[in-house]
Amino acid sequence: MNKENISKSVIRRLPRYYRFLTELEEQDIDKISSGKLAAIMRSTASQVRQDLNCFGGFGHQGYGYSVPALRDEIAKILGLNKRYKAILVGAGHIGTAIAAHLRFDMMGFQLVGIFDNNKEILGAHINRVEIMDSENIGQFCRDNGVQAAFLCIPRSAAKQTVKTLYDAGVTRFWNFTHYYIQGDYPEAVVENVHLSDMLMTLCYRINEVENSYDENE
Amino acid sequence: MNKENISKSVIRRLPRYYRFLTELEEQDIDKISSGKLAAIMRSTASQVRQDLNCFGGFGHQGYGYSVPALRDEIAKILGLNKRYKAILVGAGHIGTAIAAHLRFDMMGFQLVGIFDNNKEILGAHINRVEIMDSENIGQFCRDNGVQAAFLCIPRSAAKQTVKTLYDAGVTRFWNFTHYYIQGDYPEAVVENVHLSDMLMTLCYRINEVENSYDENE
DNA sequence: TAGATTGTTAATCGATTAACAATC
DNA sequence: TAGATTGTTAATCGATTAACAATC
Repeated sequence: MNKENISKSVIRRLPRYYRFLTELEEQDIDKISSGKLAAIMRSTASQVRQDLNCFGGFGHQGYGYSVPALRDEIAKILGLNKRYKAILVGAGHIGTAIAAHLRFDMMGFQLVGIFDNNKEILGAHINRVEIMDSENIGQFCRDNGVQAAFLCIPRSAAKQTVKTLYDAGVTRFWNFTHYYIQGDYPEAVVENVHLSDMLMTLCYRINEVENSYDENE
Repeated sequence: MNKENISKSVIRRLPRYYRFLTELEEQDIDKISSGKLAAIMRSTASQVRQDLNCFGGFGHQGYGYSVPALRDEIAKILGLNKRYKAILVGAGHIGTAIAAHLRFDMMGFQLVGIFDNNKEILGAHINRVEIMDSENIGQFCRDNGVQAAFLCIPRSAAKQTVKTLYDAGVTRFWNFTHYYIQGDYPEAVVENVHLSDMLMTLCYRINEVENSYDENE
């Protein structure tokens, strides 16, 4: 179904399409033109049509796109109908936040376990998912066919944890640490989230506008 | 100091340069060539030189770049030496995680307050910063000259909160909600973090490799 | 049918990579 | 000095935008 060589830029826009199409559907809007969708996406009609045509001709000439049909198509393209088994490692603040807030089942995953090495919280649950002892993480992943891990641990623990997981067949990672997984495991599928990088980018942009005020005065 | 028209791509790489240069400095490495830095950055020597030359000639021909000097320059370019006054709104899981983990003072910010409307946690502290009543948020920002806000609240509360903040002079946002701030405030400086979009992107990529296995079998 | 809007090709724009003279 | 490596210009590559024939 998915064509090859879809550019990274297109892929990064897909969740946004999905998000806005979901909102449109909730508003009972059942058709939309590339132009109107572009306005919502803060994009251009051309780009919308180019993006969607990477995956197939979902539109109807002279009419536009069916909102529910297009939303379904994008869900399929993203793989949101899948249930990849995932665990979350590290039930600190970030891990707890992630486990508590995200609707994994709406995003292609099933969270089957949470792991931490703080004995005091073992056995507790977050959204019905049990917090288990990190000691048993490899065995658990093998026994349950876990495919993905969300890493919410300190960087210092990352290398060893990923080794254990990779050996147990877990090869897809959502990585909140600064450990460079692909360096050691080129075959791994990794999505990095570097919050501190993003905050520094904000700082740059604030700085930039502050400086431009100075220049104009 | 900062030149104009630096591309978004370059800016997004700056925190990475800063991060790796910090590590190099910790290892007491005091000079590096564009080629070696590129290897660490998983980039190319050309790109490293192009990127750095957006801001000035920091290198020495025949020698390379001084690690501490370059790190300092990038810190200045990013504005990490600034102390923009910021508040965090929403002391739920994500807000608490952000407040507890990030070294704001290393990233150009000073966290001067945390706000929540859960009366039970008012007066508590996270990293010495007090949790205060959201009721008083506008007054606090005006009194303290707050410039930036980190929004860790539900989307439903975002529009009203941003209005209150903007009226109180807070115009820079780190936005964890899906509320589109720039739609209502085009002048605002906004850095969005859409965790669910990132997770969907991971799902797409997992899907992609799974499908490619199928094709090859 | 006429108007609207797609799918798709061509043109433009921007970012990355390559090349090389300048110079430490 | 010779070797190394930058700064910078030119070439390539990829992504976005524009244009328009196809068609509902």
